[in-house]
Amino acid sequence: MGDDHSSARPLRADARRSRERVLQIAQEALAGDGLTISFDEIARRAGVGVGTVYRHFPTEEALFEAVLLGRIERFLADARGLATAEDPGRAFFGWFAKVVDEAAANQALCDMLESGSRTALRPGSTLEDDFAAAIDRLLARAQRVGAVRPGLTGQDVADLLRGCLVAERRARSRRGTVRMADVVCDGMRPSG
Amino acid sequence: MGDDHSSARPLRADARRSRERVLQIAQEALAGDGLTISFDEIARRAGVGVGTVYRHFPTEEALFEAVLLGRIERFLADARGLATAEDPGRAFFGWFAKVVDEAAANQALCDMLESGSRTALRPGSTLEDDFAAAIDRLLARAQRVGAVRPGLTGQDVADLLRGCLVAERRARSRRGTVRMADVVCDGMRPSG
DNA sequence: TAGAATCGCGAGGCTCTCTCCGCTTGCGCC
DNA sequence: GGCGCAAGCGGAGAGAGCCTCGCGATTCTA
Repeated sequence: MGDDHSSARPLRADARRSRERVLQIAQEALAGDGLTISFDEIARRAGVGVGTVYRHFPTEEALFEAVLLGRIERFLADARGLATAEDPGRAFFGWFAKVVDEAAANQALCDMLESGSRTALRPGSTLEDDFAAAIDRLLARAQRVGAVRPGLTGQDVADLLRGCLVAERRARSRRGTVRMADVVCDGMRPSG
Repeated sequence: MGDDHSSARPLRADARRSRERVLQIAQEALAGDGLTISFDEIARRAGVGVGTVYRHFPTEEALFEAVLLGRIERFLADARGLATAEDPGRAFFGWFAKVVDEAAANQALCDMLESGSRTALRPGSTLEDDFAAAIDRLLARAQRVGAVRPGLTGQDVADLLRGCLVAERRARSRRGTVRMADVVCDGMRPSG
């Protein structure tokens, strides 16, 4: 949704330069300040006009999604790497906890993963679907060996992950000691 | 935090009227539209000037907290009512699930309970402390009979509740069938 | 190198938050 | 009842943010 570098002709040289510059500034800014940065400010820091930012990223959401993509993709790659792991249960729960852990440390990533009107990861978005699909593979294997309760879908896990992140973030901000991922992971195990 | 009806002299009659009118409008508006309503719009609907709204509720947060208070208090009352229930484990988990369930059905309540910069329920706020304290009693009894894993605090549970709500809301928006509260509640049980 | 397509830019419209201060209203006292 | 004043009201307007529009500049293509 963000833009159209796929099938259309490649961007003109100056356009590519602008786009990358904006994206880099946005990444830095978002990692530091979370989702509070304004388009005007991004444009100013990137040394371009606001119009240029909007040309490449028509909405806040498009920009945030573009920034988010890079980070999420690492999580997806991890998931793919674990698709043939020896212990499917361990792989699944380890991945879940690791994602929560890394995401909780990144302000912008949290803001974006958490629900709310500003997030790019709405239910139904492509990114969201990819995310759920990546989870599905890990999940299916873990369920097959009885490590995860049946009935849970990739979407369910994605939602739980997000919820867990919210909890984890709050816990950290008050220096809580319980790892929320441990609690939620236990909840995903077969009951009894 | 919201205002000062406690120790100072009572509000003048017209001020009290204005305050209540604004609060009522805000309640209605928030329940319908979530947190998107503007102060200008609230003022217009309430038939007062924007200045008046700001006089009573200096910030968005103060207004939202005032609205939230009423809803939260019912949850707290429920918790108090269950403080002497026969089965502490059942009381604790039942309360948790019920709160998630009711909150998930109320747009504004969700918006406010979920994390994010606009929420009144920041860690450290009075409301947040009351909430955690109410949970503490239910929790302690449930832990004493071994229904809930030790080590978990009221704050932890409050955070988990919020996370669970995020997950539940997303699950509902895509018509998921798993009750997130069930998963999270299982996670709070003693492991093994 | 010239024409066409694309891009850059920032003024400005719109909305939203919040402030400021002159005007109005209710309250207590004579 | 009438008076004085503290308390409250209101809305213009500052400031910030989001986004659009269209002309001039730049790059690509032939």
